[in-house]
Amino acid sequence: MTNLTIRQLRYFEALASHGHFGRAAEACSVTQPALSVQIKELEEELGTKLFERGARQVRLTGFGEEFALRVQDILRRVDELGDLARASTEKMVGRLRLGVIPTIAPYLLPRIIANLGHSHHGLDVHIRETLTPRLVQELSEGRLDAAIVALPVSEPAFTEVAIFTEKMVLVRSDADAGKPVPNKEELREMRLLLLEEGHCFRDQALSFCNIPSSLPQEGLDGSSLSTLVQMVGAGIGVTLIPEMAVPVETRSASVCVGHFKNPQPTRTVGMVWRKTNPLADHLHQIAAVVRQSTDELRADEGV
Amino acid sequence: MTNLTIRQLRYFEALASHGHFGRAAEACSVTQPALSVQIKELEEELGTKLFERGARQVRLTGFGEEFALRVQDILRRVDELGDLARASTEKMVGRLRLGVIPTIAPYLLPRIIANLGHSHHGLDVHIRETLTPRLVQELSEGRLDAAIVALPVSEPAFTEVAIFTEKMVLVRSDADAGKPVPNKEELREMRLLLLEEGHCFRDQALSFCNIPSSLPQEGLDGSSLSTLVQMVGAGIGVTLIPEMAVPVETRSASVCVGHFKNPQPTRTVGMVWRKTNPLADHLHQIAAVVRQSTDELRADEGV
DNA sequence: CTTCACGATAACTTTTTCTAATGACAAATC
DNA sequence: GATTTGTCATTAGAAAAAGTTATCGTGAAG
Repeated sequence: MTNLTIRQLRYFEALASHGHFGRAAEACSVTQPALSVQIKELEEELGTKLFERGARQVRLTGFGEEFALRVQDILRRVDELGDLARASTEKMVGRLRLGVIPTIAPYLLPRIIANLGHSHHGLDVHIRETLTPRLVQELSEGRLDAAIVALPVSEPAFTEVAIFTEKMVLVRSDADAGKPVPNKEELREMRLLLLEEGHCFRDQALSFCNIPSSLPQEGLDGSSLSTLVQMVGAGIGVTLIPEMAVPVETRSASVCVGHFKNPQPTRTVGMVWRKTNPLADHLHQIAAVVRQSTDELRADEGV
Repeated sequence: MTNLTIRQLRYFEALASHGHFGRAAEACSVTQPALSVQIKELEEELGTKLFERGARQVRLTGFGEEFALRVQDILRRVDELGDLARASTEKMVGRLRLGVIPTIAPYLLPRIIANLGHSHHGLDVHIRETLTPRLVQELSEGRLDAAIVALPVSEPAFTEVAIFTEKMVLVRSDADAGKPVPNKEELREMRLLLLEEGHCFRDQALSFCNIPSSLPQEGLDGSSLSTLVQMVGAGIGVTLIPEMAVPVETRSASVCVGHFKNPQPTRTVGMVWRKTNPLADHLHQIAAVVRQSTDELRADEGV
C-alpha cells in the first residue's frame, strides 16, 4: 500500500508548474524547506526522481512528466469531491430509494417524480411500491431511505412527518346517485367492498365502520382501488376510496361519489425514515416536494 | 482548497466496504478510535454525513454512496502512481526525446526504434534529427533528454558514453575500382566532396586530411551522404562516408568503397545527456540498446 | 574571485495522528 | 426488566509528521 499524501501531490503540482522551489512554496503558503522536504519524501517513496535540479532551473524528468499528468487528474477529482459535498449540503444528491403504498402511488407518484426532477435534478429516484409492513421492514434494514405511508406507523426507530390529510369518500353505483349518504351504522349493513388483507386502507375503512379487522368479511376483496370501483360500477356493492383517487378511478365507471359527514372519515399520509439517517434535512425537503405535489394535484382537480 | 487526505479516503473506503468501524480499522492496521476520528473529520470537512450509524450497523448515506464511487476511482489512480513509479525504476517510461545527428539517423534509427519498442514497450520516443551544435543547445535547455552524436562533445555539463567506433571509408567511382586506395596526402589532391558546413562528419573528414576546416573548399557541398555518393557515382569526385552508411548508400550507385590503412580514419559515436538528469541509469540502458542495435546492424551486413 | 540565487539540511516547534482506556447506548440475553 | 454484549464516541497522553527559522553548499553571473 502506497503512502503518498495529497499534500505531497499538491506540492508536486505546484513545483512542476512553477519550476522553482521558492515560488512553488509561496504558492502553497509554506516555506521553501517544507516543500523541499515533501518533494524529497515523495521521490523517496516512489523510488524515482521526479525533478531534475539544475543550478538555474528545476525541470520535470521524463517520468515526472508522466507523473504530472496523472497527478493533475487525481487532484482535479479530489477537488470535485469537495464540490460534490458542497452541492449535497443544499439538497439531496445521489440516490433516493422511496417506498410508497399502493393506495397512494398511482395518484401521486407521477407528479412527485416530475417535481423532484425539477427541484432535485440528477437525483436518482428509485420507487418501491408495496404494503406498509414490507416498507417498514425494508426501511429498517436500510434498503429504503424513506417511505410515503398512512400515519401513524408508530415505529420508535422512525421519524414521521405528516404531509396531508384527505377524506375518504363513498363510491356507489350511479343508480344510488340521488340517495342520501349513509352514516357509518347504515354503511355497516351494506355490501362493503374492501382491499385485500394487508392494505392499511382496508383497516382504516373497517375502523371507520367499527368493524374489527380480524372479522372475516363476506365481501370480495379487491387487489386495487381500481378493481373495487369497477366492481361497484357493476352493481356489486359500495366501497370507500381516498379522495385523491377519485379523479382517476371514477372517470370511466358508472359510479358516483358521496361525502360522509359527522363523522367524516379521513386518513393522514406522511413520510417516514430512520431516525438515524443523517440526511434528515434533505428528507424534510423531499417531504416538502411531496406536499407541494399533493397541493398541485388538488388545485388541478379539486377546485 | 480542500484539505482531504488520502488516509481519510482509505479509511472511508475500508469502512464503506466493511460496514463496521472495528473491522475496518483492523483492515487498515489502526485502532478503532483512530479510524473513527478520521471519518469524523472527513465528514466535518465535507460538511455532510457519509455514514448512518445505526446501533447494529454502519451504512453509507445516499451521498456516501455517490462519494464512495468517486473515492474508489481516485484511490485506484493513486495506487497506479506507485505502480508506475515501480515500473519506471527498472526502465525508462513516459517520453524519451532523443537527438540524433544526420550522419547516423538514417542508418541506425530504424533499428534503434524497433529495439526500443521491444525493450521499452510503450515508451514514447521522440526523435530530433539535426546538427550537433543545435542538439547540444536543445539538450542544455532541457528540450531533449539525450543525443546520439560523434564524440567528443566536450560539454562539461554533459555525461558522455561511447557506443561504438567505426571506420570512415572512401567512396569513389566504379571506374577507379582497381586503383590503390590513396593515402591522406594523395587524397588532399583529389576532388573531395563534403557535407555542408556544420556537420561534424565534414570536420572529421577534413581533419583526417589535415585541412583546416576554416579553409573554403572548392568542391560542392552536399546536404546528405546520399547526395555525396550520387555525385561520386556521376564521376564528380570522391568522398568519405562512415562505414555504417555503406550498405544503404552504395547500393544503388556505381561506386566502390575503399578502406584506408595506416592511418585509418575513424569516428566514435556516443550518447550524451545532462549530468543533472537523474535518470542516468535509464539512459545508460538506452545507450545499451543503441549499442546492441549497431551490433546487430554489423552482424547483418558486415560479416 | 566575489557575490548572488537557490535548493538542501539541521534544530527546534507546532500540528496531526495514533494508542489505550473508558464512556454511552441500544440490542440481545437471561 | 436487569444484565451482558457489541459497537461507536470520547479523552488524555504518546508518537509521528509537517512546519519554521537559520544556515550551508554550490554553480552561475558580475
